[in-house]
Amino acid sequence: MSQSYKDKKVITIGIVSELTGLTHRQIRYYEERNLIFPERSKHGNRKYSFSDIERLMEIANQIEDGVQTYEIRKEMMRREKQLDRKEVKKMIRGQLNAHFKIRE
Amino acid sequence: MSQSYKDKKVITIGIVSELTGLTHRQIRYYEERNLIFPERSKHGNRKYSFSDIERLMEIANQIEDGVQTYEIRKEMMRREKQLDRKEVKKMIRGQLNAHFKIRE
DNA sequence: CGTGTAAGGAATTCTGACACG
DNA sequence: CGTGTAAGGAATTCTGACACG
Repeated sequence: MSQSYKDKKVITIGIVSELTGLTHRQIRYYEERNLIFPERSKHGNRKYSFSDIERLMEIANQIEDGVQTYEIRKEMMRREKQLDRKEVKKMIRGQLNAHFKIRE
Repeated sequence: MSQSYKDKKVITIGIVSELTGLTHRQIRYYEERNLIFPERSKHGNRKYSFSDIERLMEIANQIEDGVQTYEIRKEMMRREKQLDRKEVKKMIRGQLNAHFKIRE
């Protein structure tokens, strides 16, 4: 759970651009393609997390390899489903444990 | 070493202000008093880390308690010296270990 | 499809200073 | 001492669009 920092959306697009080497245009486009989801400030300024930055660099690599944004998105969703399944398993396991503990 | 995120200076003063509840004026003043050391972008915009934010909140608490910036700074340096001593001890220990390992 | 760019506007940040106390 | 504020300027970010391919 050191996610507190990694997932907190606090970085402006200018700094993200510096850190990733991508242009503002590219970063916004990947958002338009639903590959990344920044938060917004009151005024509407985008705010990114370190996780977002890592994801952007992965996206950039795939784009360079000729992968289309649609494919990247599909792969992303596939992976998320995998994670979901793991979460479900974890929960079930937790509930079973709780069950047996009570029984003991 | 999960410091990579915590210590990376990537947050603008506006977001720091939101996160800490301090005004820009206060944040800049604490810098003027050498309590905090943001980096700068090319244009000169301040960039803070999550560590800086935590430190700012500690500073704010002390100011509220009537502690003067000078005192806060003094305390800060005292603590740093302590850390330095620990580092020295660690290094000596490490060298001793290396020494005995070689002897073995 | 992915990215560059000029366009115009609105919010951000900066510095140095006066003010109060 | 610590903080508010008005001042003026410079860089940041935003959106929608045209362009190339």
